[in-house]
Amino acid sequence: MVASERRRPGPSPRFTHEELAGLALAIMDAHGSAALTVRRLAQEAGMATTALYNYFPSKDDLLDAAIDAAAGEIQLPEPSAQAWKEQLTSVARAWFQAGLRHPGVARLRFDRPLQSSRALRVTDWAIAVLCAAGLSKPEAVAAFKALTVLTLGSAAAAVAESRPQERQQAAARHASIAATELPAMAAVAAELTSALGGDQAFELGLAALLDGIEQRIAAARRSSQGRPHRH
Amino acid sequence: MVASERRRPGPSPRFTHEELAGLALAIMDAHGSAALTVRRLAQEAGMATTALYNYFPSKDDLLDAAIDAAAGEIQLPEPSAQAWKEQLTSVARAWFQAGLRHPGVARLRFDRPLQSSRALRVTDWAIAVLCAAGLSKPEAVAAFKALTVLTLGSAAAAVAESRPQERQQAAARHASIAATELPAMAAVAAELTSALGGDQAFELGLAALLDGIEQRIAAARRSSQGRPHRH
DNA sequence: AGATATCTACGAACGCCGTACATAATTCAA
DNA sequence: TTGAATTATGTACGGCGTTCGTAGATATCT
Repeated sequence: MVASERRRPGPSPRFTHEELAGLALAIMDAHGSAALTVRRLAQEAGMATTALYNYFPSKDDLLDAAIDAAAGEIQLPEPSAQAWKEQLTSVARAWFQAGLRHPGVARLRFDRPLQSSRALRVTDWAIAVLCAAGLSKPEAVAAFKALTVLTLGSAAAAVAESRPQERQQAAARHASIAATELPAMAAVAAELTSALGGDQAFELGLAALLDGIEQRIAAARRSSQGRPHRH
Repeated sequence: MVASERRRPGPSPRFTHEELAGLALAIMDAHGSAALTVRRLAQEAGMATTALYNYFPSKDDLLDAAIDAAAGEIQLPEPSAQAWKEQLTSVARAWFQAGLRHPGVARLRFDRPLQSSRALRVTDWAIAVLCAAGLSKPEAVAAFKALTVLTLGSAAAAVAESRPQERQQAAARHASIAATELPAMAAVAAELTSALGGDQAFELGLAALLDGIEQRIAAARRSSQGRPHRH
C-alpha cells in the first residue's frame, strides 16, 4: 500500500501548478474573469490547449487553484483576545482589498464554498479570534460567515459597479429617477452615484457588524456573571 | 416627433415579456442557473431558438427580466419611523427567503448591479426607512448597500452550500481537518457541518448589523442635541 | 380590393467554449 | 535495450450565444 514510492518516468512537467494558477489569476485580473478560458491560458503559457488537463482535471479545479493563490496574499497577525475588533477589522480590510485587486475572485465565493487550504487558514484564524473574544462556538461560526459574506460581497459588488459601462448606465438611471415614483432615491441620487460607494458601504457595514457582535459578547458575559449557576 | 403613435402591423406576439421571464425563472429554480440556456427556454416555450431575440435583445436582458420578476415577490409595509428595525428585519428576511426560493438569482447581484424597476422599489423603500430612522443621506445609502450585500450574499452562499455534492465534500473535509494545523476549525467542526448554518449566519449578521446601525443613530442624535448649533 | 410596410417566426451557420480521445514524444527503472 | 509511465499534441464532439437571410402574417393606405 505504501508502494506509491515508485519512480516517476516520462518527461518532466514544464510548469508547476503554482505557476499556472498564478498565470490564470493574472489573466483574470487584467481582462476580467470571463477572459479566463482554457484555450487562452494554454496559449499564454505556450502549450497546447489540452495539455492543461495534465495539471488540472477540469477548469473548476483550475479556478480553485487560482482562488487559493489569491487567498495566500492575506497576512494574519497573532490572535489577541483584547484587540480582537481591531484585528478583525484589519484582516477584513485586507480581504476586501484582495477582492478588489482580483476582480472575479470575490464573486466566486458565491458560486462555490471556498475550501482551499490557504482560505481555510484565514477561516481558522478568524474563528480562533472570535472564540477568544467570548463568542460561543455556533455564534463564532455564524459571525465568521456573516463577516466573509459582507467582506467578499462588498468587494464583488464594488467590482461590478466599477466597470465603466455599468457606471455610465447607473449614472443615467439615477439622473432620470422620477421623484414621484421613487422619492427617497431621488433625494439621495447624488450619494448613489458617488464614486467610493463600495468602500463606504463596506466600512460602515464592517464597523456596524463588529459593534453588534461586541454587544452580543457583552450581553453574554453579563448574563453568565449575573446568575453564574441556575441552581 | 410624436408620430410614434402609429399602428402596429404584423402578427401579434405569442408571449408577453412577463411570461418568458417567469418561464426563465422557473427553469432556473428547478434545474439551476446553468440550465437556463437560450435554446432550452425557447424549447420549453415551444418556439424556435432565435425567436427569443424578438423579445430580448440578448440573454443578459433576459436575465434582468427574470431578476425583476423575482424582485416583484417582495412585499413592502408602509414605512414607520418607530418600527424601522422590525420593518427592515422582516423585509430583509423576505428578501433572503426569495433568494433561497430562486437559487441562482441572488448570486447575480454580484455580477451586475441590480437596477430593474421592481428592485429599485425595494431600494427606495429601504432608503426612506433608514433616513426616517435618523441616518444621514450617505449613511443611509451605505447602510442599505451593506444590508443587501449581507442578505443576498447570505442567500447565495446558503444556496451554494446546500447543493448535495458540495455538502458531501464539505463534510468530508471538515472530518479530516488536522487539529494541529487548523485547531480552531477542528474545535468547531460540528458547527461547521450543521445544516442550518446559512440561516443562522444571516440571522446573526442581520441582528448585529442593525444593532450597530442603531448605535450610530443614537450617537448622531446625542451629538446633535448636545450642541444643537455651533454658534 | 390590392399593395405595402411592418412585425414575428424560422433554419442555417459562425465562432466561441470545455473537454474526451487517440497518438506521438520523452524519460526513467529493469 | 526494452518497456512502462508520463507529458504534449491534434483532432473532434456537442453545446453555447448570437447573426443573418428569408418566409409568413397582418394592419394600414391607396
